[in-house]
Amino acid sequence: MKTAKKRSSDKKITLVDVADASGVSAITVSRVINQPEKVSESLRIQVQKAIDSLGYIPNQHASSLASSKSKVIGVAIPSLSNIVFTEVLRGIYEVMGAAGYKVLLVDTHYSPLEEEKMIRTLLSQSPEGLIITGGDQTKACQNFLHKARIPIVQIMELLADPIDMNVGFAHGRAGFDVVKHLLGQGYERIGFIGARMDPRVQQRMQGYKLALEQVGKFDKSYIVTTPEPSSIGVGGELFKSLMASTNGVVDAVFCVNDDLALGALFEAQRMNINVPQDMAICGFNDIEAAEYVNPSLTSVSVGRYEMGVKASEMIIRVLNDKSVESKKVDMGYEIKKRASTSRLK
Amino acid sequence: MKTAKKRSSDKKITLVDVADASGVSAITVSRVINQPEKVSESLRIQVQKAIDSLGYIPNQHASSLASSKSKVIGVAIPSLSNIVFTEVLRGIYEVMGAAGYKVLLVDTHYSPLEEEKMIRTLLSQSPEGLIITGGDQTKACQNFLHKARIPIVQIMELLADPIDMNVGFAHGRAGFDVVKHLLGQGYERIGFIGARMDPRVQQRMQGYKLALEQVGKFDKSYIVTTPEPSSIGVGGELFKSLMASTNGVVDAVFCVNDDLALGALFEAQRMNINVPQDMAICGFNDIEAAEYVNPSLTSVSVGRYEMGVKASEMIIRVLNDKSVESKKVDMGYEIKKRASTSRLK
DNA sequence: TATGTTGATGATAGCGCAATCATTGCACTT
DNA sequence: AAGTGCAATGATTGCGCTATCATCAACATA
Repeated sequence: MKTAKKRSSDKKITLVDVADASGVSAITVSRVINQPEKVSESLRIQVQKAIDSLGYIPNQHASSLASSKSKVIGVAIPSLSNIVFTEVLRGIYEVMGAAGYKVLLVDTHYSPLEEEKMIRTLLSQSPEGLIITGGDQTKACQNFLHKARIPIVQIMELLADPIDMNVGFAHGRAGFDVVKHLLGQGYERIGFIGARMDPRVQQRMQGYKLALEQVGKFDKSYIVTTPEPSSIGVGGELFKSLMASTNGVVDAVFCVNDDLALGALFEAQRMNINVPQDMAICGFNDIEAAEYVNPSLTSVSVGRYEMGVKASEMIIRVLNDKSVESKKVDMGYEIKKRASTSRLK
Repeated sequence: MKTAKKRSSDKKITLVDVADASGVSAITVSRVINQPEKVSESLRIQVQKAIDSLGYIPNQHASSLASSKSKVIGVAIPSLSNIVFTEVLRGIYEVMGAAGYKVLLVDTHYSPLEEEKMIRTLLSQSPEGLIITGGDQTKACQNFLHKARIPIVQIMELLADPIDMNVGFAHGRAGFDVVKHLLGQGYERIGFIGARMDPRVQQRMQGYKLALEQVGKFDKSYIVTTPEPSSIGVGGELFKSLMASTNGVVDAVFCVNDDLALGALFEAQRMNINVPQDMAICGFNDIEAAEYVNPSLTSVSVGRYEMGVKASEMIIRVLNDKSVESKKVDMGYEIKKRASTSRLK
C-alpha cells in the first residue's frame, strides 16, 4: 500500500528531494552545503532556496558514515554538579562550538568502570577527538583509547605517562605551597579536610603531608576525610568533627575545595571561632564566593576555563595538521592570599 | 595499491570482521549486540569472545542510519555556567543515562538566534527527543520543531502554548509570593535587583511589581537591573547602587537569584547594614550556600534536579508508547523562610 | 589546429549496519 | 506419515550521504 508522495509532509526530506526540487544532482546539493565555493553562485542560490523552502536538515549520521567525519568531540568528566568541571566545559564549548564541533558529554561519576563504559559510548560515535579527565582509566579503556587513533587530551592533572596529550597542573605542589603559606603566617597545627577523595584530592593531601613532615609538624589525627561528595554542608560537618576529635587545638585548616572551606568558615562563625585570629581557613579552586565572603577566603586559583580552552585548541590544531608546541601543558596555579589566613598585620 | 589485510591493526573493525572471526553471519553479530535473547547461548558466547578479542566497537552512525534510531536526546540550555541548569542537567543525565540514551548538549547563550542554529544542529543528529529551555524560540525554529515529530519538552517555565510538553513553575507567582512574605515581615520599601533579565527573570519582576502595586507600595526607582550575567560581584554592585540611588531608604531587597543575593548580603555586611534588622535580603533558587551562610538566606526553592528528571521521564514514556498523565507539569516552588528576612520573632 | 588547463557538474559506488523476508531444523500434533 | 508451529540463523537490500572519477564547456598556450 503506497501513499501518495505529494505533500506528504511527514516524509523526511532528503538530499535527493532537494536535488529534485532544484533540478540539480544530489552531489551538487551536498556541495552547496559543505563546500559552497565549489558551486557557481546562480546554482548555489537556487539550491539554497529549495533547502529553505523544504526545511531540509541534513542527516548527520549518513554524512558521517559516508565521510567518516563526525564533527563530534567526546568529553568525559567525573561530575556534572561540580563547578570545577562546568567551567572547564564552558571553555571547551566555547572553542569547539566556534570551530564547528559538537560536544558529546558523558559523566563518569568518578568511577573508572563507568568511565570505561562511557568512553566506549563516546567512541561508538566516532568522535574526532576526546577530552577525558585524569589518568585513572582501566587497562581495557587505555587499550581502546590507544587504538582509537584520534587526538586525546587528558585534563585536570599532570600525568607521568599520558595517552596522548595532557593539560593540567600539579595538585601535590599546590597542596604543599598552601601549607607553606599557612606556616608562614604563623599557624602551627594545620588540619586537613577532604571529601570525595579522588586522585587529585589525594595528591593535594600528599603535598600537605609532605610540607608538614618537612617541618616535623605532621599529625595524622589532624586529617578528616569522607568519601562523600563535597558540599558546604559536609564542610561544616567535617570541621565540627575535626574540632571535636582534636579538642580544638588545630589553628588552621586546609580544605580541599572551596565548598568545604565555606562550610568550615560558616560553621566556625557559628561556633564563635574567630577567623583568621584563632583559625585560618584555606580553600581550593578560588570560586567567586571566596573573594566576596566575609572574611574573604584564601584559595588556590586555577585556570579552569583556560584549561578547557587549551585542551580544545590542542585538539583542533592536531585535527588541522598543525603541530602543538608541547604535548604536555602545565597550567600552573596561584594562591590567592586573603583575609581568612592572614593573622599577621 | 592494496595493503595486506592481515594484522593491519589500523583498519577499523566492523561487524563483518567479527562475523568472519566467529564464523557466523553479520546479522547474527548484530543480534548478539542488540537483541541477545534471540541468539542461542553457545553462539552468543562465541561471538562475544570475538567481539572482545577484536576490540570491536559498533559504529553508531551506521546503526542509526540503518535503523533510524539514534539513542540520542538533544538538550538546549541557555548557559553552562549557571548552577540552575547544571542541576537540571544532572537530572536529565541520570534518567537518560539509565535508559540508554546519550545526551547531546548545546548552549544557546540566552539568544533565540543562537538557539535556532543550535537546535538545527541537534536535529541533524536525528535525536529521538528534545529538551529545550523556555518558550522564546524564533518562528523558524518553532517551525522545524513542529515538523520534527519527536517528543519535545520545554522546561523551566510554564508556557501558555507549548510546542509539545512542558515542565516548569510559575515565576511570576513566585515573585509575587516573595513580596507578600517580605510585607508580612513588616518590611515597607522593597527593592528589586536583577541581572541578565531573561524571560523568567522578567516574570519574577512582574510578580514583584504586581504585589507591590496591589498595596500601593510600588516605586520603580527601587528597581535596579543590568543585562550582564549574574554573579556575586554584580550582586554587590547592584546593591550598592540601589542604596546610593535611594539614599538608603530601602529596607528589603528581592534578588532575582542567589548569587546576586549573596553579593548583596556580603556587601551589606561590609557596609555595616544589619541584616535582617535594617535590611531584608531574599534570593531565588535556594542554592546550598543559602542555608549555611550567616545569616541564612531566604530563597525560593525549586526542584531543579527533579525538573530534569521529570522532563526526561516524560520523553521516555512517550518513546515507549506509554501515555503521559499530562503534557503540562507544574513543579511548584517553596519559599524557604530564613534569617535574612525575619525581623519578627 | 592541436593540446592542455581549469572550473562546474554529474554518475556511480559504497560507508557499516539493521529491516525484512527466507530458510532450516526440530518438536509437537493429528 | 504428514502437517503445523516455532526458534535460530542467514541473504539481500537500502538507510542518506560523500569520495571518487568522469564529463564537458570555456578558454589559454604554442
